[in-house]
Amino acid sequence: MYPLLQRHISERRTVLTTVKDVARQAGVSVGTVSKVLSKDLTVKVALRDRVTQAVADLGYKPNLAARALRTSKMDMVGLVVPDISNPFFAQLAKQIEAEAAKHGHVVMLANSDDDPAAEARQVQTLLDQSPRGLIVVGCASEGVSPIKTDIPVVSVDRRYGAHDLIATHNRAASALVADHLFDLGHRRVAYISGPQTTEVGRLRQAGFCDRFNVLTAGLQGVDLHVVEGQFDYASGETLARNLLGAASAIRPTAIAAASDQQAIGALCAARDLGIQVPTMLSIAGFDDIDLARLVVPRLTSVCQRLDQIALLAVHAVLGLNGVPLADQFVSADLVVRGSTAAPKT
Amino acid sequence: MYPLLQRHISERRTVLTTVKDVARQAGVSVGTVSKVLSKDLTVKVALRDRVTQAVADLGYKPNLAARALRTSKMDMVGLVVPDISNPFFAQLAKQIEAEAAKHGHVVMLANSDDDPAAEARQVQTLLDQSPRGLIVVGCASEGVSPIKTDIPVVSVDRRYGAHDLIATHNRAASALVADHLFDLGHRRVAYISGPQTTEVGRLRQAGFCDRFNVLTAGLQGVDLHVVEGQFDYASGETLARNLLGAASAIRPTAIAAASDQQAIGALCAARDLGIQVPTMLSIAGFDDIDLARLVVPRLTSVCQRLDQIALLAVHAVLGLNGVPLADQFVSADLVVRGSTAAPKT
DNA sequence: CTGAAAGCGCTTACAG
DNA sequence: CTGAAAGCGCTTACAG
Repeated sequence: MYPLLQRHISERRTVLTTVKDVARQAGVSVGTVSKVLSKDLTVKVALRDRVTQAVADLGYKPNLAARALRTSKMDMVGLVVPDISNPFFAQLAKQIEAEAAKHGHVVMLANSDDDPAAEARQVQTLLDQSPRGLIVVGCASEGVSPIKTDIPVVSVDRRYGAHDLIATHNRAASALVADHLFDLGHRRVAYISGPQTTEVGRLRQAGFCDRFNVLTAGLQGVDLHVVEGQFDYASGETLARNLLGAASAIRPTAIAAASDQQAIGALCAARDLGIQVPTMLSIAGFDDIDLARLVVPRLTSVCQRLDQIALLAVHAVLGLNGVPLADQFVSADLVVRGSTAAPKT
Repeated sequence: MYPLLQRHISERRTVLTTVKDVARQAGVSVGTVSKVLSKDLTVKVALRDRVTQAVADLGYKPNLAARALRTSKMDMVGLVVPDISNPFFAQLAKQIEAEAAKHGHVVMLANSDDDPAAEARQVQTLLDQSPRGLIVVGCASEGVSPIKTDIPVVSVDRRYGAHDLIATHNRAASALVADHLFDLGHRRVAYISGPQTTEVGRLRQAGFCDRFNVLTAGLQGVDLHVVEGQFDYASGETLARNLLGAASAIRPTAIAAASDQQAIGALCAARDLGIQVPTMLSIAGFDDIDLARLVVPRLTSVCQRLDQIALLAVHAVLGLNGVPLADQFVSADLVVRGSTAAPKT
């Protein structure tokens, strides 16, 4: 009666195997096939085997869209980052993809370009696909965009809206640097901070300064000088140049920076000024980017456990292993390399 | 009769607006709503407006899974790369995501870890989601895995299986470097190649050498020395160290490398050996990675048009603007910076 | 333990 | 130009 429609269907048939085909082949009902596929143990072994066999014989692949239509969920996780070409976010994305894959989930990726409006758009676009969960690294400019959805949303590294955050324990991690420099004997120290408009910037500075102040309380000849910058290379270079311009009697014996980019900028400034690192000046960064291992001398830095963060984020949104949807902070490791040493007395 | 089912449905209703709701609100049939949504112009303006209004009033969002079930296609593009944490692939991914978004498509990302088996798995996983198209950057180890599907597949940068390739015209791009060094006056030149097991490695080497040979045909005092390496930093440093060990009378006045990593390795080797760049030695790289702008002196390199490549790849798989599913090669730009200069006579 | 059947929300060829 | 209805492939509560 509908010749065209018929033809249309039979064409698709040649390429698509459905649960109906499997049912016929196995001599059972489609419901049973579906149950076997969803590992329902009420199906008797004999039938289960026949179905499994039929699935293998026909090379059956479930139609994920149909399944999603019924369950209103796709086996996908959305990820929005400010900029995937930032190596840090790329590393994170890689770990998240790997972790999601372990649980049979695909990841959809979107960039917000650090623009709250674009971020809101991207979040919505990914939500529209009915993913199982959404992971977002918030914009630097903290645009409050209260997303309402029943899909679990978690932020990573930088908080997104009012959602729970999984990130490195920046305070504690930054304190490790203070410990290290203090232990080496540094007392005249400068800290190049990140923008105080960002949570990360504030936490890293507080972590370093609070610890340094505690350690040096009551000691002589102590100086902690803080200068605020951006997280980038240029900022580090400029600020370090200022810090190091002074006579060597007053200038710091060590510089801690809130990012590796800044630290590398400082490294270049020091070299330009003829100040040997680490003999005359120690420099420490934060993030342990690839470049940290390539510069000369290699940079002492703080290495975040991105695998841990990715694992927690994926588990949290998928509701796995009882990982709760809540703020969680992961400790980081100090990696000591050639750019820090005891000050020359 | 099915109280539980009823309740289930009404619960979902509160959160989900369907085309039925829109139809009721607008006083039309669901078919009409669907037609308006798909911009079918046969619907009269009056009705169309009513529907549009209802959609806005109700904040209606189509259920993408249902749509996909009917059309057997999701508005998604799959992307598999060897390693998203490689900045080059990250840049590419970013451009692809941006281009796909322009056409209302979301991108699913997967890593193959440069492992053909994992690659095959990831490709299959993404294909299972019924994307509109699939873009893959092949593994270095060229595993032949003939994927059969009616979903358009294209490879980018590195060929995947027998699929069409969209990439930089590596031969021509590499020839630009030969032109540049020749024009500066270099005649004793070394080329650090990439692995000759890779297509990219072969093409870049051929592009450079063929052009250099043509330019210097019949000239005196010409020497082109080729050494094969990996694309990485360590390889560049080691090979350059060998090349530069010779007395200055015989050693090359310029080194061209198949990658920026190699070139930067060479830069470090030269510095260690006390050979000034560019005064005593010119060095050129390939890829124009971020780092190329940060090293001292800044690196002359070849900048690929990733935006162009991304555009062609997305258009090709989506069948847009008549961009064909076929091999396509994009030209690149030479970026001259401080690491190259005329040789000291 | 298994099957029959309803229904997820949408699109589309057809009748009017 | 518009509506009624079939059907996409799957899951699931219920009957047997």
